[in-house]
Amino acid sequence: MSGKRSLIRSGTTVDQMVRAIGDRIVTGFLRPGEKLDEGSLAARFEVSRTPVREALGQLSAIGLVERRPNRSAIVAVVTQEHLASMFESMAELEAICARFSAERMTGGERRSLEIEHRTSARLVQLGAEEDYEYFNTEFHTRLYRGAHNTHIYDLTVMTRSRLAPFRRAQFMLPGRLAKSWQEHDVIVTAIMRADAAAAGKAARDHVSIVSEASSVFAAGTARPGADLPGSGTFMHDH
Amino acid sequence: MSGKRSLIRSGTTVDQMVRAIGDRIVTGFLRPGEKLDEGSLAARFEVSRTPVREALGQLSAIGLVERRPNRSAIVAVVTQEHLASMFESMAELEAICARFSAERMTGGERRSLEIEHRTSARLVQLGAEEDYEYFNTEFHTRLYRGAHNTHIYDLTVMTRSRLAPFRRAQFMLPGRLAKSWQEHDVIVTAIMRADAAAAGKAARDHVSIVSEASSVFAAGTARPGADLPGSGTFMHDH
DNA sequence: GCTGCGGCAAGTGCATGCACTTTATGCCCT
DNA sequence: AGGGCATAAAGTGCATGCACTTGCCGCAGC
Repeated sequence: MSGKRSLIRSGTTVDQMVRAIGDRIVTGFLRPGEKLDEGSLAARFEVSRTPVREALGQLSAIGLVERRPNRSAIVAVVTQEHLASMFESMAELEAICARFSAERMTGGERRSLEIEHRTSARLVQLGAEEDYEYFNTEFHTRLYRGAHNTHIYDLTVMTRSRLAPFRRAQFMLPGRLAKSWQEHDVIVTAIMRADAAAAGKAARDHVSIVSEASSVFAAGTARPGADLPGSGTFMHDH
Repeated sequence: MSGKRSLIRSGTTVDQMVRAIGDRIVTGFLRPGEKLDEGSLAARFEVSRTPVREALGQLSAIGLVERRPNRSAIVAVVTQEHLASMFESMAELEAICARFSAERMTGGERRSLEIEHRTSARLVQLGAEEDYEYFNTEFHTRLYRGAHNTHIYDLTVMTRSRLAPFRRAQFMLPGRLAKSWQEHDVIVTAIMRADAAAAGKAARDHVSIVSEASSVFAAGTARPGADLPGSGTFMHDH
């Protein structure tokens, strides 16, 4: 193939492949069960099969794709049961983060959490789903960071990314936006009071509700949303 | 060291490499910071560099090794802070498992948990550290399974394997064996009563104590235990 | 028409080769 | 003797090649 190195920023080719494919999975552009042919992907991204192979291996190590010997890799297909277990785990993880955040956030962290939260109130009034989604992600990330525990952070972000495809449409449901904000409000209030137990419970309830909202459209074998632009920042950095 | 090909069962060459190298890391045979030279490993296991490379990539994806472009991979070095965060996470994860177990274990699961637990009392009297260690692992695994949540199970097992090198010597401390058993006893009792809150608290406390016991010998930059035979079953199956 | 089977195309698994980057070595100069 | 600087050695990153496995398609047999 031609000698020139393609494209823009950052890292080794393998890393780029991991991000590229991982993003397409978590954004739902690649759908569960879809075959990931090494040759096609290699051609698609204009690299050889080797980095694609390594990327698929890494994605399989973190559970985003499934691989069986001598068979094409496929996007991980999550059963209804496994999906439920991930949502439940997410609720517990968020509860932990909220509890720790209530206990450990610095003054600055508390302040900016509250400010961001209040700012996002506007978006609810405007019904700006797209923008609210962004603030929502930001909000939760603040909770994860506020726990001041890097390992919990990693577990939580990882679990969130695996759930991402199944949450995409959650704000479509009418009134969900305002409800989400109010649930956030309970969490924020508890954190400002440094009431760990209340914060934990509020966070757990919040996720549980999201979970129910999502599972509505995740039928039989879970199938996530549509084809959004692949902008997701699928892996953490911290 | 030296020695032939691991040769034991199953899977592609890459899988074997992942297990071989992963085991050596979690058992502390390979020590944090140690260089993992692709060529040497390939020679050591009598394969080409390609599967070794893929294995290192996967191990880096799950955090057991660190990799920087154009530099040798090294066994992940955990800072004291990160180690603490993992122990804390472990405590929380075990608490969740214990809570869920108290609520969800089947009659059979409860029975065998209790029986195993009682059986292990003998080992305490005998001071059989090796054997108790085995039962201890078994005991905790039962808790993880009893939660009936595959994702939590995965997170917990994964976290445990990352902590494994740092727990190895915990039962060396005098009296630790009996104390461990009694802590287990509190957990079991709570589970038998289906008292979720009590079970969670007991499990959390149990891990916290182990954590303190371990951090004793994990000085400055954390350095794990010695060179035990590589018998660890580092990755789950479920 | 359906099932079983042989052969071919497609695709994976691993080894090897080579360019490029980093690290180690030696030499000169001060 | 000690600090650069060129050069060699070692090691990574990716592409390519080839053996082997799996899946597909058509055809014979029932």
